[in-house]
Amino acid sequence: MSSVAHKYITTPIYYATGEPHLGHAYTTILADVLARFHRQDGAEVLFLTGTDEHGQKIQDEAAARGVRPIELCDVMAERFAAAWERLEISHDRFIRTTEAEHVAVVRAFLTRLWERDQIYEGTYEGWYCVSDERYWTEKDLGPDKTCQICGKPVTHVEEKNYFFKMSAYQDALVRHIEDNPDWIVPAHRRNEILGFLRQPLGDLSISRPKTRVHWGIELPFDTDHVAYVWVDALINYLTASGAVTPDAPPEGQGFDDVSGSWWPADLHTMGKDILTTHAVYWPTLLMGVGLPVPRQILAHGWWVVGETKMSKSIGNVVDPLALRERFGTDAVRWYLMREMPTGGDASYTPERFLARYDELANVLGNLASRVVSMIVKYRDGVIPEAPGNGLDDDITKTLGAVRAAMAGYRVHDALAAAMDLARLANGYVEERAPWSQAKDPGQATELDETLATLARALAILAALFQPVAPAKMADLAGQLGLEAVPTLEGAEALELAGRRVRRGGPLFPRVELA
RNA sequence: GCCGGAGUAGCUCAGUCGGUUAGAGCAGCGGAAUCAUAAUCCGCGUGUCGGGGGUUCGAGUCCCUCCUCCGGCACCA
Repeated sequence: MSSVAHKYITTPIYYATGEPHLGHAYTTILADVLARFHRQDGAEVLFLTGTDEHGQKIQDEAAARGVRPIELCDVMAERFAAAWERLEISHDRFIRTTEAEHVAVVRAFLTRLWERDQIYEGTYEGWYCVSDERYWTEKDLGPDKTCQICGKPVTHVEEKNYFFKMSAYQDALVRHIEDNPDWIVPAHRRNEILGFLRQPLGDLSISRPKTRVHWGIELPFDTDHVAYVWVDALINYLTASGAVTPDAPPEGQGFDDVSGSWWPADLHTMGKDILTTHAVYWPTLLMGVGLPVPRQILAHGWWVVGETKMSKSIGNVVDPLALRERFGTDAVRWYLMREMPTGGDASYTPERFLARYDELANVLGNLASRVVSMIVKYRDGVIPEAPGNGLDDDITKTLGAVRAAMAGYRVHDALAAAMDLARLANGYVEERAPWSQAKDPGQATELDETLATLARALAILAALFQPVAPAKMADLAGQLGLEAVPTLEGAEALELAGRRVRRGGPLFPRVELA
């Protein structure tokens, strides 16, 4: 018991121009479920999220709104924080890249790279749209070389940039990926990255001239340039880990010894669109300063809403997050986690949402309702003292299946396995027929066993569903006479006999649709 | 174009190293029960396992080919 497992889990930090949307929410809920699961399984967790606040787009957006960049960032960071509160996100730290601590770590990181001769001065070549003040890559442009936004011709420009010698780490990165088959999850994403790395890897531009972008972190070795936002942004994971102490003398800053910090991260979660950044830029940058790379990287897919059909019963809700108002946050979290195979894509339809909600209400919600009700009706609301009789093997198998699925980041499978236990418990109710046992005084012992077994199963279920449905499971725990949702280990060892249950409202009430 | 993935019951999907009659949930039909949110439980599937060819005693599971859909191919935060 002395060595408590530690888990450091991150979401990307979100760019502070747009409003929080389903894409942000999915990543964040996924990371939250993983973080909560590990806490449930006894680990000490650092769960990080935050906002990415530098760069040209924010500079431009602030200018367009007539405010200072930091004012825009303050507003947007608050919006993200508020959104995560509504979605029951349990992050331990919300980082902002404009924080003094982060700025200092980025500068220390860049200084370290510079002193290790990992950076050189070069020329960035690209296509620039004067009207939109932004760069395009070759593939973004049509054959006629026009801007994708305004359609005007772009011009080929060159500007002084600093480059990180990323190409030097190509072989080391490929070797790392080959030696660690589970480093990038899911496997098909890993293959894509390996395929990508079959091409020669170029060096990475890590700066922008202040003449164009002033809203960023100045390079320590050239104050006419700021750090390219990606380099700035990725380092947030290191900042929050506490590994680097910028104020210390160079040899004591933490780059040579991360012990005592949360680094390396156990898991970076992200959408598939920014996998390359996390699986190539970030690890090579870390190699450049001599730090260990993150332990695992999980890229998930997208929600497709294009096939959404009109639904009379539920309304033409295009965004699942809007369903929160009628069905509750936990139900939306459940749907998003249960419906999308982790790492794949899924399409949202109101019909599928309703089917998943019914599963939650009928299988789990109704189980809780009938068990609590029977304890009230047959035993005056006190959970009887009796040895477990049945479901023990099922509980053991379920815990194993859930842990295995979670370890492989198959959250949908883990939730399916947990729901299967609720199905088995419903079957157990029918098999034991406690209403019959209650009519026969000679079966009092059997009835005690039935009710005690079911109460125990509910406690386990509360522990298993807590990561995805934290508020509802807290409610369920309260109905079982518990002060809080037990951990997985705690639920198994829990003494329930003598506790007074309390009938509450339905956990997942039927929603009357207009 | 190059590389990779997928195509299994009406719907969503599972099917480990190839091995006896291909599975689950939902929907549908029939029945039971009444503790419960009319929720629950039991029973019911003649599926060309995308098409074709091949290897094998035996293939959804390996090889070839064709069809369809999808993903990746760097500075997009």
